[in-house]
Amino acid sequence: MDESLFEVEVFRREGFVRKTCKRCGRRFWTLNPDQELCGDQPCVEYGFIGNPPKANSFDKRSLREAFLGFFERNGHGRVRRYPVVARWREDVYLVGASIYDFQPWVTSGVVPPPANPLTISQPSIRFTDLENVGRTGRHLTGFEMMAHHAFNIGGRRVYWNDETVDYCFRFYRDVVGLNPEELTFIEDFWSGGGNAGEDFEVVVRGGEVATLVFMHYKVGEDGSLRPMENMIVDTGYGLERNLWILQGKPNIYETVYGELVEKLRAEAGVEKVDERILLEVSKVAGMMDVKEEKALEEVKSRVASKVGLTLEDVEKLLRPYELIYRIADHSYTLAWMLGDGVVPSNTGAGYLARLLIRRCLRAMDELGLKIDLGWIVSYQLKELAPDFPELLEAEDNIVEMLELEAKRYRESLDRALKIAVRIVKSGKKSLTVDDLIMLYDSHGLPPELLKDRLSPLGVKVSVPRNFYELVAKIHERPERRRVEEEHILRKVLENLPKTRRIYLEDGKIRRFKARVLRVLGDWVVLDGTAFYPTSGGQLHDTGVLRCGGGAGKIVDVRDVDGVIVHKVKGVKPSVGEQVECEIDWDRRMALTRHHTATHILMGAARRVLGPHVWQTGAEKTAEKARLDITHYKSITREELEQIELLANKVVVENRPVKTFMIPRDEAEKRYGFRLYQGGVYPGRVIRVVEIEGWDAEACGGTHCERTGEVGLIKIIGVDRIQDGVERLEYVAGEQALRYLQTRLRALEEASNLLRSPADKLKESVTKLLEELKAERRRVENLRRRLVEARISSVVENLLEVDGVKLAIQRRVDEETDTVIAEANTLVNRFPETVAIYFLVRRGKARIVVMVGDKAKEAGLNAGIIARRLATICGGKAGGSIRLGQGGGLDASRIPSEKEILEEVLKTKAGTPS
RNA sequence: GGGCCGGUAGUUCAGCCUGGUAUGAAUACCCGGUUUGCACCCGGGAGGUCGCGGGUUCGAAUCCCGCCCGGUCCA
Repeated sequence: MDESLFEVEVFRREGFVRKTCKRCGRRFWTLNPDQELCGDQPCVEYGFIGNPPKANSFDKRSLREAFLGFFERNGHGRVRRYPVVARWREDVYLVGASIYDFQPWVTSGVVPPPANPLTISQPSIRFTDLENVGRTGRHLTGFEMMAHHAFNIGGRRVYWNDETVDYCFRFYRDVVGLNPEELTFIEDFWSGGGNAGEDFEVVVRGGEVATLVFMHYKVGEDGSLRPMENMIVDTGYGLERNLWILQGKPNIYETVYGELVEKLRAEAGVEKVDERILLEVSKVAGMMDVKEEKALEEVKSRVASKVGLTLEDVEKLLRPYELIYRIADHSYTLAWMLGDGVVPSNTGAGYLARLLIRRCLRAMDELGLKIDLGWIVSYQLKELAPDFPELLEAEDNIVEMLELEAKRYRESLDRALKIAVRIVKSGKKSLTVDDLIMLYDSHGLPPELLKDRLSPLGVKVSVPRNFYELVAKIHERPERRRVEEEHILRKVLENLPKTRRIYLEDGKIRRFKARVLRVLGDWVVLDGTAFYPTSGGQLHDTGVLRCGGGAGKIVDVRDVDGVIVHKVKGVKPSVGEQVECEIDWDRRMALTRHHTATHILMGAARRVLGPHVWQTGAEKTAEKARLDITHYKSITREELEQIELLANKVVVENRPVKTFMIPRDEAEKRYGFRLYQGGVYPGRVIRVVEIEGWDAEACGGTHCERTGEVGLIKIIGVDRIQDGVERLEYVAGEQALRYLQTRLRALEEASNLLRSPADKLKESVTKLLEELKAERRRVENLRRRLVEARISSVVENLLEVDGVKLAIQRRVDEETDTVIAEANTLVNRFPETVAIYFLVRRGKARIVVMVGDKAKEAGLNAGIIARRLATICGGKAGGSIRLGQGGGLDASRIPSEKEILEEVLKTKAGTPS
């Protein structure tokens, strides 16, 4: 740790003194020489509640504008907010802070920042404090993080610790209008996301208003710190929290969602709580986490006695408020997530949305709120609309999504409750912990809710305190790891320059010359290539490589950090050699058509289904292509046909497909974040593929020059691969034609077989199936009559011993089912009968033994008889007391009636088989 | 991406652990009886590729493996 970073110029200039907190021992800087404590939680109580510092007055909008404006005037470029869905990252789903916007491309130096230094107010989402929301008074899942960043990268120095703290100081003194004596700067160390650095926590009257981080270490796997060349200023000023502290309201929810809270309170018929209680609870509740359940209770009882109430009274008063605060917070976060294109799902970011939705619905149920969640989220969207109008685009879809989610939630609850009731009805007085875990983990029924629903039925449900820990324990498992070929390749290809991509310069080049830079096993690197490497969902080209030694086949092409490697089978070139390569053009054209078709379909899907549709994945092979899109319900036949029709219309219109390089920020300004459908696309200058008037995406793939070249687009399948994600499969061009040909041929063959024209096939098959059913019934009737006819002759030939009648039959080529039916009828009619049938077929035999009820009482067991008789004949059998059966008997070894009789009588005595 | 639960009659499910006829249950449906009529009630009837594909076995709804579909919890 570099302590000198804390001694900044502004402290010297303004006369700050450095002190040590008497409670936590941390160092801090202040203008007040008498200050003993650091001023942060938990060393002091909130001092601003009901007693805000003297300052200019702000609302959310004016404070945001004041912040951005101040830094803009001080040489910072103002950067538009990024989406809350981190589509450019693979390690996280959501943006949790402004710095997320610039990781990893900017912070690692690959891509220059959009401005440097810059200022931004980034909507952020964090799930880490989910349980605390509504209870502690200060935690939110969704908030705006205002920030100023400076990237000291690649030898360029923008600014560092002195300037950072100075800006912060001047912002609060000159813009916010605080007395500088209110400001305390606490020395701290911050670490996260593989980076670390010294930081200041800036505190005003016990509330944290800003964090100023000087990021300049890399954190090793063992936790060791290595200094980085890049030095990044990462700051965070929570907009809502600043507002709260400046206004001195009881808690952050009343500050930000005051109007909505009041609406919900009135709607739910919750009594207004004495503001004094809220104030008192908030002052101390901020000092702890909900995880310390007991501590929080203590706080509440202290407050209770202060205002002359019992702990139960206070709990009862505050509970509805907790729920209302939770709904206000979660609905705000949902507005951002859904507005930015998240569709609720059972996996991924969609699951996080569903989690919030269900927590809201549960809170609403407990409150007895009768309004729709859709209305609340819609309210939040409209509140945000003046500053972020784009969020309103998909409002109708969002409301519909939420309706569907609510329906789904109730359905799955009902399902789970039914299971719970069944368990109880099966004789249990109470549910075991295992039952509770099963009901929650497999059926989504939280135990608290179960308790509420079952207690009226007189069933007691005791939930262990560590319930969710128990659930978590079940999910524990060792991490699996995989070794990728690419990692090995990456090592081997170090220190090679990035490969020149000829296919980007001219998409029509099929043949080219190049120099060999490196050969490693099958892998060959050239100084430039027209071969397209697998990327952006488009498969690689194949082709031939000719060199002095002959010709090799290029079977795989990959992009490893900008170096393109070719896998060559057969003759390999030598390093330094000049080679000639040729691309398999049919394959390339098929890939190209499929790629352009994908962009056309993307545009069509969004127009037919709605603006909430985003691409979540795609794959283009030479044979077919597929596109995964977000959508909250199954795509109907009609919608599918409409998408197909619209896509083919665009093909026929023969629109130009323009491919060009453009600076990232300019592209974003022109097309918005819709650009990033295909996922990550690094670089300051990006390649945009625009189908005129239809679709524009950042894309590195190969494309047709006009839509007409795509030819026919035929959707061949649609799948719901997970909740909220639909997969379209389709073929284009020649592949589309081939697909239709094989399909039509199959149809033709079927229609030939049935001697029915193709358009009448459905009727023919329906008729055929009906006839088949009727035939089956007829056979069944015949069988029944056959049995009747047979039984009378069997009855005439019964052997009788000791009151037990024995029927022994030998049948050739008969079905087991028929014989069992016959035997069954026989013993039902004559319960003292034992029926033994041998079914002979091609020298082998099966045996069926059926014992009537009376014979059963006499001690006879069909299973045992069958087994013994089968064993004698070299077969195997078994069964129940009533029915025994088996097979594998040698037909020539079937014993005589007399011998069978003896065997049967042996079993009667209880002789072990 | 991983864990767990489920898929049997139109519907809700039992049967699966411990393999041996699905005489499956309830409900809805059809016919008849009862009734002025309806509901109830009584009698009868029809309704099943046991999700799909392999394997083990004399024999698989049942055991094993793979897949598909739905649900759910977690990253």
